[in-house]
Amino acid sequence: MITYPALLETFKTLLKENSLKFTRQRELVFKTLYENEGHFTPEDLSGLIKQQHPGLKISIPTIYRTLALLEESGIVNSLSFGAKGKKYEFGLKEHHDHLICIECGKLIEFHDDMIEKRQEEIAKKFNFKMTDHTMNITGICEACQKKQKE
Amino acid sequence: MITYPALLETFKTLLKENSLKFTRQRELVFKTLYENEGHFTPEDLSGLIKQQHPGLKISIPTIYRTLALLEESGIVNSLSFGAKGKKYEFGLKEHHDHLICIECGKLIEFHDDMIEKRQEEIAKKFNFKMTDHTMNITGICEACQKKQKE
DNA sequence: CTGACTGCAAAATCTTTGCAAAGAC
DNA sequence: GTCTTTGCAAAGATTTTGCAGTCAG
Repeated sequence: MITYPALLETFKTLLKENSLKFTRQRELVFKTLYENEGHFTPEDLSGLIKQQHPGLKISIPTIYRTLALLEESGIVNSLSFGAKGKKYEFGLKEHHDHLICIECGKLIEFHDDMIEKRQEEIAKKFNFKMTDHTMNITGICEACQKKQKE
Repeated sequence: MITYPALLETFKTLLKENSLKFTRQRELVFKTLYENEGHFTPEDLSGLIKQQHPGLKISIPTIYRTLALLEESGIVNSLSFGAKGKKYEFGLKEHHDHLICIECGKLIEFHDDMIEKRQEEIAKKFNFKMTDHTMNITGICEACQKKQKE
């Protein structure tokens, strides 16, 4: 995994290239997504930031705006399924797909080279310039299956 | 493909099993999804129904309620991506995945047996009871790539 | 300095709910 | 008849926007 300072430089460069400014708020969102493993709604992120950086504050609109920016730049991925709203995760790590439990909302990540390859082939077949791909398997996780039996 | 009357019976049986009633509105949503190839938001469906059945009417809340019911029963699938809201499609046909153009929103369906099989293996590996799986490849379609070059 | 960014409050969406009237069985 | 469903309007929830003040470069 790339180090945080290196990633931050990437982010700064990206901003500079687009005449955008590197602000405390943008760094906060970036950093929080980097430091916290998982998938978060804008609301979640707001809570996390308040909790982990009690001194600093950041408004909900700014979180939305920053996430949109980060998503466009390919730094974060968004994921939407049954539940309301979208969830975001830090995206500059190895590509992976998701198993989503429809009972408890748990997300499990996995990676499968065969599927990755096949996706590329399919995009090529349709003359599609692939920018991203997501595979979500929804179902009931082991824990929730046990609960149902009780 | 199964005939419409047969599918309708399936739907009626499902309703009966849950002490739910077969209403004109429920049939309208069901029929409209069956007859129209594609992916629709609740709003889209409302428009389609108005257009294709000018005499009958159905309110937006009822469409939402019916879609939730149909989705739970596995009769329709929902799909959410970048754009706002969810889109629904008739689900009782061969499983397929999607290529989604992020420029124009076009959806292309495809089916790939190798990927299907692999998904089952992965679910099994994680002791996941799979209820559904979706694969979305996002990117830029052939037409939009040409537009960009102009 | 200058132009971009933020926070606030307000608006725009999208989705759900309460309830009286209508409809299915 | 009884119990569910519908439509309406209203409430909720989520996301976006306008704008004045603030901040980065």
